[in-house]
Amino acid sequence: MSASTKLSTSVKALCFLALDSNNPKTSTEIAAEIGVNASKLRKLLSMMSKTGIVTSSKGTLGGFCLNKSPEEINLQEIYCSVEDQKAFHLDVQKNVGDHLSTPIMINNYILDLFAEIQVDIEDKMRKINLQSVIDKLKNLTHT
Amino acid sequence: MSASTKLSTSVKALCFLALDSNNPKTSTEIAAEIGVNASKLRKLLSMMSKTGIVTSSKGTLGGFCLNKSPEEINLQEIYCSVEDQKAFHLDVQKNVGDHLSTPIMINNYILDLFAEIQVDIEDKMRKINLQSVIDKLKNLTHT
DNA sequence: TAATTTGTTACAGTTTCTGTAACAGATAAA
DNA sequence: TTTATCTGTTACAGAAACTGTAACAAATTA
Repeated sequence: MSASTKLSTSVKALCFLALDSNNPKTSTEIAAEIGVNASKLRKLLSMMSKTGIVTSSKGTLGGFCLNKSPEEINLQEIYCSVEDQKAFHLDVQKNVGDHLSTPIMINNYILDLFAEIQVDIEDKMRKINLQSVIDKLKNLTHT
Repeated sequence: MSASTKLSTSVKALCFLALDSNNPKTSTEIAAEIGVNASKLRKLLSMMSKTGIVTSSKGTLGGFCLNKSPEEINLQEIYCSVEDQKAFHLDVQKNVGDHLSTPIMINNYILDLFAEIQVDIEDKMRKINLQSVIDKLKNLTHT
């Protein structure tokens, strides 16, 4: 599952949870609503429960609930919860050899550049919270 | 080969070409210098010849040359030459069904967001030209 | 003609991804 | 206590993608 699909699926699930924050929703319910496999969805949700975005409870009447208000959940924390890799992959092939050799310095240069870009991306995502996504969707529906 | 490795490898090759812009360098020479497979490198260089970053000539005394001054080559055009996929992959899984259903609207929202991020990344890379990379490397070597 | 070099294709081996099933552990209702 | 339910995690086979290398046609020059 690609990073963007994970984020998209997670946002869908959280939007669904935001509709009714009192009663836990099971992975089966949510999965049916957004059209994904329940087992996969549980994996995403369990990651988000570890980072405090949702709570989970087992057994009868168990399921998942939002653990914060939608205003307090931003896309960056969703993204980082479900994606261990960085948004802009820093997997430049390492060269072996002299630390001051040109190829290695270029590697480091590119690594630094990508790290900077990574910071920019995360800043951008941090500014968007779940409530603003929900609001935007409401506007689209009513027009 | 990952996107970042492609960029890194391409920059290494171009830096090597910038050292002596008069005489064509063969893929074998460049590959030996930067430590990659010649066939793979030819693929990257042929992509960059299609977008006008380098020129290529076949036969004896053939090889690759820069087609512009290092000031005129920026990282964005290198990146886009060698990477057909976008930096921030836009592969959100499409749902089938109603265009105004919530899951599809969220997909579109995420797609828009990632497209915006893509623009930011490209802007950032566009501001960095090959000469500034070379200059930075010189400074590192002399300190 | 012979040698060289790019540009592209092919291919086998490996790794990663995908979707699903399965099940232990936890929990609550009966 | 027993039963049903639900999460969290593992397993696994099939598919897909990636990797490194070799090979070769086409172009070019000596």
